[in-house]
Amino acid sequence: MDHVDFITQQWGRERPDLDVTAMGVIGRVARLYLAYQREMHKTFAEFGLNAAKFDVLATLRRSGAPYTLSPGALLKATMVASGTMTNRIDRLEADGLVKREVNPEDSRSFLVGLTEEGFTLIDKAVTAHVETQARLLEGMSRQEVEGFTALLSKALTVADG
Amino acid sequence: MDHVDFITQQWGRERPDLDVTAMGVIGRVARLYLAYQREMHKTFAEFGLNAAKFDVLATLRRSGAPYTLSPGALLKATMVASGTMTNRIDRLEADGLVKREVNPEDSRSFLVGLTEEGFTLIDKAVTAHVETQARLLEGMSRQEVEGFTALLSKALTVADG
DNA sequence: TCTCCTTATCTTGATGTCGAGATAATGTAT
DNA sequence: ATACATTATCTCGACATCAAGATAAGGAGA
Repeated sequence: MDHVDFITQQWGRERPDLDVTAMGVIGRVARLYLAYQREMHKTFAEFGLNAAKFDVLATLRRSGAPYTLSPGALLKATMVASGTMTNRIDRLEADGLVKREVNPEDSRSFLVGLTEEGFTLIDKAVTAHVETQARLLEGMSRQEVEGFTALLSKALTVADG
Repeated sequence: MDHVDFITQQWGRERPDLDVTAMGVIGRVARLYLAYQREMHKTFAEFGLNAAKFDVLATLRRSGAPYTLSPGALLKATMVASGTMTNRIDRLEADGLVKREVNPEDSRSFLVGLTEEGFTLIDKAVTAHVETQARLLEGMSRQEVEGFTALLSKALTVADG
């Protein structure tokens, strides 16, 4: 009897006409996501980062050398609004972790690149991050992880196209 | 090859020293959560609500008659900071969906209660909400849903205590 | 009753996000 | 070339959230 069970049970009493099967699944996905977020935020904070900053730095890092992307490319990769990305770049630039560089091919645009400091930081942070993630799945067997991945993929196909 | 695969593959190329197994799982949980949120928000918006307002109204509704809870009880149920709850109650009160009532047993506190309008609205909204949720799981068999729930519960136990 | 600790809620300032509109450069068709 | 639509980014205002401190009432003990 976890918290999601408690909620669906309350609905069962108050609104017996509703089928709350899906609510049980989606509620658990939500709580799991929030639990993961909480723990991962702690790791980010150890490096002076938050999820937004980590997201941008990690996207640049895994894009490979020369570790530069346009704001538009970052927008697509991170799925945030344009004003949000402007703000994120501003803050990372103020931290000295990225810099805006001229884009020789299109002067409407520019390139956001990791500074040396940014590169060093994200490399350390991502190492710690994957360790945190591994810890969050400790206790699930290899088979369970595989089955979980398969079901998550299926659910994503249904919900996300 | 979905977007999560793309990301883990990029890391595999850039940082072959990292084990990104857990990232695949957690990344899918995150994307699934976001996909669910997107769709559910649309339903909320049809009733002039957002997730924050729905959350409070639904908590009051499923608590049963007389559909009142203290801000503190709402805090515990919704896991937000106290200032957040103050703000939510203020906005819902401005919308005429809840009202602050005196708490005869403790005058530090008061009770937040659904207005008639709030009750009517949340009853309609939650009906639509469970339909949306059911649609988000369409295409998963009963067995898959059961297996998914079991794995989500296990993952929650590991990550959330 | 007086003091002090605790509990319950609110206030304030900083941050992050979105969405719509503004600005500026590019591309295209005539 | 010139006009016009498109693309890329930024600006701005509205919100939601949190964390820390403020305010106010309850409760316990001397």
